[in-house]
Amino acid sequence: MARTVAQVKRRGVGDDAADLVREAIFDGRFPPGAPLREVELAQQLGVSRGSVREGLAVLAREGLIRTGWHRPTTVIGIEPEDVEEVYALREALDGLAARTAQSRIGASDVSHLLALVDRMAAETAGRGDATALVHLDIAFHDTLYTIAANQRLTRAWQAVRSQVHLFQIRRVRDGYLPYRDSVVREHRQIIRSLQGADPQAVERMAREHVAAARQSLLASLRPDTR
Amino acid sequence: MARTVAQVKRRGVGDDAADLVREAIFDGRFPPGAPLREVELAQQLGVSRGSVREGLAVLAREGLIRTGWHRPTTVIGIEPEDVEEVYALREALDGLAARTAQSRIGASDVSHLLALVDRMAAETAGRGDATALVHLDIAFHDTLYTIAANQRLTRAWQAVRSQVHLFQIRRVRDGYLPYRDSVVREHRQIIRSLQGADPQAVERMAREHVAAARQSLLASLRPDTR
DNA sequence: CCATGTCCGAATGTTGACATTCGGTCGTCG
DNA sequence: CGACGACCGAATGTCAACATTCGGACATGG
Repeated sequence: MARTVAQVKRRGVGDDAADLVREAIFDGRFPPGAPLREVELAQQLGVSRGSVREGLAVLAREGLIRTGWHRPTTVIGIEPEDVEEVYALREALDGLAARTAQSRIGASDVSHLLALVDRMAAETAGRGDATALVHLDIAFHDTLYTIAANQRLTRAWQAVRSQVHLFQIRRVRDGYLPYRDSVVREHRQIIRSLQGADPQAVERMAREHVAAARQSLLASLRPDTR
Repeated sequence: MARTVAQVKRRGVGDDAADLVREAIFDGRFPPGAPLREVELAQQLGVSRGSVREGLAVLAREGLIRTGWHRPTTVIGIEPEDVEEVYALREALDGLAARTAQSRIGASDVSHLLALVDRMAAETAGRGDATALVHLDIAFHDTLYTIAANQRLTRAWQAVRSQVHLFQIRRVRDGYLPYRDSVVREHRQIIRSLQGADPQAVERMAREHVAAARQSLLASLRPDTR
């Protein structure tokens, strides 16, 4: 399972712009529904409108923004239906990823996953930054998809990944205590199933993990009747 | 289940370019691995390079072409691993779509699906154009996703839809007799399950349909050792 | 007072020119 | 003779200007 040394990935200016805008959306500087005007972003980021367009196309692929014909692109909202859609799809995706990963997983992969969970445990114990915990959570599932090694599946995951990230941040913002307690335990269970030989067991475990996250997120969204 | 009257969809020049190039790929005018040069396409289609870029971005989203940094975009190939990847993902996607559609399906939806299958039967009986049969097959599954009404799920399907289309055309080209026999029967079975009330049954039926297609496609690809 | 039609500002869609990078070829040196 | 390195053509990445379209404000007529 030898990997290439470093493999610097050559990127365009558009990708940099996408990273900056994505970060701004996660930070709440572009709240849901906010318009992302091309000329405005172009002069703020110091690049041309063409590159901004390219970057917005990336974010559109990730489902973070919505765009239309001669209409300003806007940040997506977080309605209960959106959560239902994303997590229903994620359940199917994560289930397949876990099942596929089980048949390809190696010892180094296991230690990598365990290291991530250990860092999660450290974060929850030390009352560290909540967003760090979310990053680790996402990184765990990224690794799962990498192990599964299905390019199409990985792309499908990337198409909802940023939305999941956004949802989790929102969930963490207003009361994330239950998340904190269960996240380490559930991920450890997934690793254990991954090391077993029962495909149905891993898939069920992965799906239940997603289902639990959905439930928790919907619950934290419900009292929000402002 | 009232729909809007017509809803003309405003599109850009880039989308038109994407349609033209996609058609050309399906027709075999751009064989697997062929380079799609932007300047060349631009003057052939009579539009600017920017619009061609936009169109190629659409096809890249559909997974029909591969692109890289300062590297010509090329048509994807049809290797056995590609088939495995696409159909493994499609199994998960179609399973979810069928299960979701079951809980939302209406009488008009059923008649629409039945009409499509009837047209399939007419094509198979009359020894009509094989590509027409593929179009109907794709249209059937499009309808399923429309009924499921999960936008994220639909987008995930669209990300593999064109690849499935390409595979099916290839399969149809070199001997498609088994496909012809089973396609009508399997789709009718799916409709019947859709009208039932057992979610696991529909999902299993949809998954088996995809698995059968994968098997058949791989078989028709194997003797191809040229 | 409400409905309708027209006009206008602002944003996106489109275009062609310029800058950057890639792959290969040619030449040179060990 | 083989390997290394610089050059060069061609293709993509980036940019700023022009054309088109949208939504609303305003005026007008019923």
